[in-house]
Amino acid sequence: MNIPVEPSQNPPLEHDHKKCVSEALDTAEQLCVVRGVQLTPIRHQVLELIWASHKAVKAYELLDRIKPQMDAAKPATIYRALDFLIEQGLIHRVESLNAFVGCNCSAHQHEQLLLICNNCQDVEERSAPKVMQALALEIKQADFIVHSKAIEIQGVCAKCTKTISDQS
Amino acid sequence: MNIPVEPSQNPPLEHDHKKCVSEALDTAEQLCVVRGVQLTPIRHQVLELIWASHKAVKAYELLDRIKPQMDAAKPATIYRALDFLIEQGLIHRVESLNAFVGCNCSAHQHEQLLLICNNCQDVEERSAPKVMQALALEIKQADFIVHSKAIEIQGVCAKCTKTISDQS
DNA sequence: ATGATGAGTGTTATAATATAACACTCACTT
DNA sequence: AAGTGAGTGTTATATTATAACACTCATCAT
Repeated sequence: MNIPVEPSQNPPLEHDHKKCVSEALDTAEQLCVVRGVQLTPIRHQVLELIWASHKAVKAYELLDRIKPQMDAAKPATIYRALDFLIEQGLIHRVESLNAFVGCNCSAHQHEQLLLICNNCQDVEERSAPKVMQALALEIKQADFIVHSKAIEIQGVCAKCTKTISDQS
Repeated sequence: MNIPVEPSQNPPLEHDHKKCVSEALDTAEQLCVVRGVQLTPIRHQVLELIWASHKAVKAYELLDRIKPQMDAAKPATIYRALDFLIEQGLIHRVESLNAFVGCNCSAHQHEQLLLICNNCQDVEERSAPKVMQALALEIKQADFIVHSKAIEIQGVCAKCTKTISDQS
């Protein structure tokens, strides 16, 4: 009666990704109901495709992936869905990659730090309260009014470092 | 014998922008000599164009602006110069705008926080040591190896806030 | 019921951003 | 004098994103 072991390619090592996805989609659905906005089939599908992994996905990759199910899909189809999902805080736009990744923090404060692995492409969200605190102070000192924040760190994640060093 | 008053459009309110530019270019020249790399005429010109303001400039804007002096300029001309300038830490790429801005911190630590004004488009660099410290700690806790950082805050700068409220 | 409205989508076209690939020059080396 | 590497010229093309306009359909006021 066990869920079969996943091929377990890249997504985080020991995590139940199905749960990950279903939780994200459930939360998204609930949030949209509460907010009185529509998570239409297209938007839902795009969100699901983004959550297929923890990697940042490009808009045109999404387009390719959605085409089998939606032959009519065009760039605007994707970009509109992405705009909606970003507005609702359901995904992050990864500015330094021109790509998109699922967001776990939609319900809470949406602004997080992104750790982007250049090896496996996984993006980890971290709320990093200390950083945000220091940042808020710095911004206040500059008399600056914030609209949005992008804090993106590129490098190599812990898993990849381990994997690489294990190979030697 | 005074320097004539500048039209003073947008660039920061009370600052001597000529000095700003000449210092930046001097520093760049010196750094390139020290490092044994070539700040060729094209690269110098692009750097100068970027320093024409404190706004983030798009690659194709640079292309348009360099054409009067360099009819042969093509996208590659600009992108190559930009690549060089970024490698040398002489400019920042502003990820959230796909644009470029002069960097004052080339000689020191290059990683800074960028405050991007959506009203006047000026970009302010801040070293924000407290933020960087907290960030370093957070990254260490995540066992992440950093290659590069982008910390970009969009909003309205102090000057614009003041100007706008003065109008009321 | 009727038609006005607005959100969402379909569709075509095009704008804006960025890179690949190959040829050429020129200074410097061997 | 040939070999090398950095920088540039040039053409073509890939990638990312938006504009503009038409259509559908549910909702709502008349």
